[in-house]
Amino acid sequence: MSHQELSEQELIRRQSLRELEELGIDPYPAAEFQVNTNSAEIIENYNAEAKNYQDICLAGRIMSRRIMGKAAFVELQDQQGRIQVYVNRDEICHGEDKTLYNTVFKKLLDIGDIIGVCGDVFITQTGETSVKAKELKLLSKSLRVLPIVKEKDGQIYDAFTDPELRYRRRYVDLIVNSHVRDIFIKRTRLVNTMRDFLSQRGYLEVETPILQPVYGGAAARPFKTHHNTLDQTLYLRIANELYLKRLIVGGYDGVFEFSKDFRNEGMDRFHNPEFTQIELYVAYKDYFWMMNLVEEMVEKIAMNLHGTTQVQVGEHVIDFKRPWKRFTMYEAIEHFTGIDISEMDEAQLRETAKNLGVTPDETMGKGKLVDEIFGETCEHQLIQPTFITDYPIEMSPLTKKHRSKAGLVERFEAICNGKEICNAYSELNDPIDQRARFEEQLELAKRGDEEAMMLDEDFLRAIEYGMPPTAGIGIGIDRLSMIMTNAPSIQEVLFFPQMKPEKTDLADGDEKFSALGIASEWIPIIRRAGIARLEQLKEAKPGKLHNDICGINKKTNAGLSNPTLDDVKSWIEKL
RNA sequence: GACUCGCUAGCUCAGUAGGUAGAGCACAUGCCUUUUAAGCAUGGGGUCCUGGGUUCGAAUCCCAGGCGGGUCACCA
Repeated sequence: MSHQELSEQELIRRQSLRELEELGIDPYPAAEFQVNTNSAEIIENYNAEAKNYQDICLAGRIMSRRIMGKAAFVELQDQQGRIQVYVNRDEICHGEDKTLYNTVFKKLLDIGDIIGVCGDVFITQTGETSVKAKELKLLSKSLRVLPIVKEKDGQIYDAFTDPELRYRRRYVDLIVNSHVRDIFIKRTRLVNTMRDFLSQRGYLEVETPILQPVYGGAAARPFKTHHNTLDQTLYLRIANELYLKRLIVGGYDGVFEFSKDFRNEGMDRFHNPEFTQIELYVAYKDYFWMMNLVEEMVEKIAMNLHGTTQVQVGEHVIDFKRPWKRFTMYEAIEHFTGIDISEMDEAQLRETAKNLGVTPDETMGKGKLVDEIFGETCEHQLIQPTFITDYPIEMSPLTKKHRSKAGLVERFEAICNGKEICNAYSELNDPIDQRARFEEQLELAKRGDEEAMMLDEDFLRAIEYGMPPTAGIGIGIDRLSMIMTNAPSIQEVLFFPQMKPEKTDLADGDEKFSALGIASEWIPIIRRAGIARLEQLKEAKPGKLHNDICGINKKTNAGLSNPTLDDVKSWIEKL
């Protein structure tokens, strides 16, 4: 990057960097800086009478500075929080030489720099627990200016809120917005709670392929890639269901995987092209058993994250306390519309759908119609966690037929805050039925359904060897994280949500301009005229460019002697 | 993909019938004290997203584009 593109403040920081080096201070020292406490620990445990926390060391980033002559206050931020550091000239400079305070600390350090501090904890006159610095060491010089977010009495000033900047520069978001750091800590705690919960029950955490020759386990469009050596098309997995079931065939009684899945579909505040699910399969169980498990597990997550089963989500308080409400899909529809559709034929369903505001198209079969009616009339009204059970068979090609109700399968979803948070079923283990269901999917694909499932011959072979009756579930980690952290969008619970690439506008180096016979002192001026790359120069009108750069020379008092118009033309002609 | 809103200093944001571009914080210089979104004084800092058009003149009006946000459609 050319220095011409740096802001004034960035130039000043680079200058400070040079001055530090001239003073013999390494702005990026290699040696370990030994820390023996942190901000939160001090604030929680310091006791003025006990005089504890003397001669402590901690490290962190400077978040604000208040300099008053020979004394100064610095807010230091470490992973745990912030603590004030009192820096007094004569406390950190023991001899006559006050350079460390007057020059290094006051002039050459900035907000954003990472420092290590050793000293004693005390309480200031205004009652704030602080560290009196006896030693101060620069650990990393920051060359970019952080957004300055200030806070007083819970009121936040100049908050760093622009979503584009926050997502593209998540590191800045994390530095400046402690509540954002907290969201991701909660997310990890959520995952760890699940992992512990399932591991303690003896289920095995496993890993299965992300690159799959045949994708399956869900209705979705995949990402496609290619393996050179095999000269073979591979897909990024859209689900890991079929591999985990193979492991159940292989004899494990319970397997689960936290899996990054990829779906080549739209993006919005509930969808990212890559997302995380946990899938769990347990042999000899059915979907009723699985409902009890998920209830218990999610209740425990709420307790671990919030200390209560009640969680504020938007304007609602959601209570995850067991037991959750249970409805069959037909019951839910009847509950919210007063209409019993359980005995209707396709024509009646179509008519009912129209009356309820669904616009059915001709391709929709009975199952799809029921699903649409449910989505339109029920789903968004289900705020408290609710199980919806017994789905139409058409929508569920991997699910066992209902033990007693024709046309339905043994499947449930848990709906919470109007959105599905998990999807589970008694797994289909009848290989003959499974083959027939795949063949129905192939028919759908022929009719143009891009989300229809592929026929996975090896998976069929596996269950032909015999798979025990099995209960399976998938839980969207991102969606559940949104609920558990009261996040309004999936981007808020992903460190690096997918975004269009940032415009880079890569500038060409000085040497490329020099090669055209342009004197080095004119290169920055040409850049300033908006020409960063040779291709831009190529398209520039010589008259205008000549005019522009002479103007800039004059305006900035650069004092250069102007090139002639012919000079400018000759640069452009060489391209 | 459709509709809609936004893009101005490092950050948060004002602004103008179209006429030299503003504030606060941050930055620089100075004063000063165990201070509290510190204070006072002075100063520097901007291709007002990009490109085209209208105009004597565009950051402002018009058109196109880029990138984001929101809503809707598909989907977890």
